[in-house]
Parts: sequence; C-alpha cells; structure tokens
Amino acid sequence: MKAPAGLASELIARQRELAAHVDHDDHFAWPPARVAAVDAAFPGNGKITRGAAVLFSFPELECLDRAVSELPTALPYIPGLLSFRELPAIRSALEQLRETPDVILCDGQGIAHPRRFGIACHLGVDTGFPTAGVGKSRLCGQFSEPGKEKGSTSILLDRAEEIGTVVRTRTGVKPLFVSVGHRISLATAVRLTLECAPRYRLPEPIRSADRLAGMTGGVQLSARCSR
DNA sequence: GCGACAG
DNA sequence: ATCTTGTCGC
Repeated sequence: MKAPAGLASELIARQRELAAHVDHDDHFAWPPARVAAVDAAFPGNGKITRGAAVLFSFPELECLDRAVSELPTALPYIPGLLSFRELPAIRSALEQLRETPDVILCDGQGIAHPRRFGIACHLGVDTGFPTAGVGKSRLCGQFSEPGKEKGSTSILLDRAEEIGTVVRTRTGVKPLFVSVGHRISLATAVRLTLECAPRYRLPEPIRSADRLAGMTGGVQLSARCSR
C-alpha cells in the first residue's frame, strides 16, 4: 500500500493547523464515570482497518459496551501520520457505543509528537471528547529511565518542552508514554492511566480494545459485556 | 547524507 | 501493526 505523491505534505500542513486547537486543561469532573479506549488492527494482510472502541465504568473498570467497525485501509503506516490511517475506523466504532464516555484513552501519542498532534489530539479535536495518549513506545523526545517501582515517572522532553510523562505502571516492566490528547491536563492523564492499570502494564480499557480489534469475526466467549 | 521512526 | 515457537522467569 502506497501513499499518493504529495499527500504527506498536505497531511502535515493539516496537523499544524489543527494542533492550534488542542486544549491542555481538564474539561471533565474527577472521577470520570465512564472511560473509553480505542485501538485498531489490520486484518486481511493489512487491506482492512478494524477500529475498536470499548466503554468501561470507573473506578470499577467493568466493561459496559464495545463496538468494532471495518473499512478498507486507505493509507500505509507513516511515522507521524498514524492518525490519518487509523481514525476513520476508530471514529466509526466509537459512534456505535450506546453511551458517551467522559474521557477516551488512545493507543498512541497525544502531543508527544513532532508537530504536537498525535492520534489522541486528532481524535479529541475531531470529536470534542477529552482524550489522553498512551503509547507503548516513544515517537520523539528525550527522557531518563524512571525508577523501577510501579508509579515511578520521568519527564519526556522535546526541544526544551515538556511533552509527556514516562510512566512505570508495573514494577520492572517497560514504561508507558503518556501525553495530553485534548481537554485534559498531563497530571490528570497520568493519574487516569495509573488508576486504569491496577494489574497489567496497559490500562484495562486499552487492553480490552486491543483484544477486540485483534480478534477475527468468530464468536468470543468469556465475560461478555452488556449487549 | 545519516539516523530515528506511535501503530 | 503483522508474521511466528519455543523458552526464560516468577
């Protein structure tokens, strides 16, 4: 899968414009009652983009609803332009949830991005929902390794700017890269991430969205959600 | 030109 | 992301 000539520069220009709309302040009451998470998978040799969205109660972290949506893949993976590839299917899945979330966790970066407009920012600015970016690895920025203990953090810096927090959600495991998506502060994004991850490295909602996106159309057993 | 590079 | 088996560690 290839990207049309010249498209990349257009998308980069669009990111620069939209980045001006990102809001770094909290716009929802703590604690949130419902937390959603989204993710995408690429079955069929990458020909299909499957977006997944899950809705969890907070702080109980019980699954309330989930939805998936498939669309033909339109773009290849290009570092820095991930949101244009995954968001169409993700937004579609999100619209199928029967209740709206107070905040959404995204698998990927928020402002911890070259142009400060990662997928979490893009989804937030597009929908108006508060969003937080939770990446499993670094896209840009420098950081020192946080302490080995669960809850340890360090600052993610880029061009002398604090763009995120490196968070150890489990003792001894690789840390997560948390950043502001939209309508949320970095401190709240970090707190939400840690409180959603009482047992595993990844926050429960994201683990759930990951599994949902990764499974084929077959029937799924185990703990069903309400539907 | 060289190195880096979310998912 | 996706392709893939066994294997190390608690």
